Amino acid sequence: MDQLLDILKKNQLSVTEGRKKILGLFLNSPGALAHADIEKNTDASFDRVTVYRTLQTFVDKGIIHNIPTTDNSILYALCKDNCEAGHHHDNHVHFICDVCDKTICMDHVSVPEIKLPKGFKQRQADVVISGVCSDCK
Amino acid sequence: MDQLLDILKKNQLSVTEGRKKILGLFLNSPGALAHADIEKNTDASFDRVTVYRTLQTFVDKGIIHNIPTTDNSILYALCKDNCEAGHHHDNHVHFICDVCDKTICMDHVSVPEIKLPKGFKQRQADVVISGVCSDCK
DNA sequence: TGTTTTTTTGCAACATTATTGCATTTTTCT
DNA sequence: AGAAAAATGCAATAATGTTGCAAAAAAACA
Repeated sequence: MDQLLDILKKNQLSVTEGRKKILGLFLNSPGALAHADIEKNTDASFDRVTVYRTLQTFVDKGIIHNIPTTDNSILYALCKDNCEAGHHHDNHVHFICDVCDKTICMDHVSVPEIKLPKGFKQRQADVVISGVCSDCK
Repeated sequence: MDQLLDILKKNQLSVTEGRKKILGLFLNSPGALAHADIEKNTDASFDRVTVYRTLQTFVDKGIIHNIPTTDNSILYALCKDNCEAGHHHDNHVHFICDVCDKTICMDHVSVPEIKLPKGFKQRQADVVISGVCSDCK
């Protein structure tokens, strides 16, 4: 309940209806959300622009991060680790189901070490696995 | 030289100016290409629609694949392995440089085995690593 | 609590990116 | 070369993302 306010206040954000509602969606969603999901689940009670700006604010503050996708959609998910403003450091494994098309953030799966050629320096690693999820198998 | 024709013919595609030019770009490019890159490098000699359709055709045939990105751009790269039409099976590691913003397809880096929770079946794995590339370090 | 300051929101307009149908052109096959 | 098939360009349309500015809401302060 107050988790919402906690997160917003910790990040020095004004508490508004829009931010509460959108952050609530993330807290109650197991997977990642696309912009369209958010618009759908807020009953169009907010302007598109507000959604865009809210998401951007959350990313800036390190509350959510975006997930690489192969289509041209942008997916967002909560940062579970202690991301700081402007500096995300989670190495995520995401799973996209070919059947139901859901994206699931696999918190319990760790990203293995990857050996890069000389001269390359890794900051962040995102792994996107496609296949069939446990619900659709 | 005839590599172009080879690829097109092997995939039962008509040989047209557009396809030759676009495929040529991929063959001569070390990294991945965005739609915008292609339009830029073809001197607007083709309609935007043609570029879209050509890229889609190449993806369908398994000549190129698209790469997950965290912004809303779509990147394409040649399939090095023997992808078949409608069935890509390359496990790619891609590197996005924070400095020069280039995307590099790391053919020599293999994707490590990732253990998924029970019930999940992996088809493809994409790894996107961001950091600083060897040119910018 | 009421007032001022700061921040956020909504609207409108605009920009960019992607898609579809159809007539014309190009390519392929014989 | 001629017929059939496929690809292209154009126009219109849709979807998606951005910006400026005035109104509204939230925060700060007395």
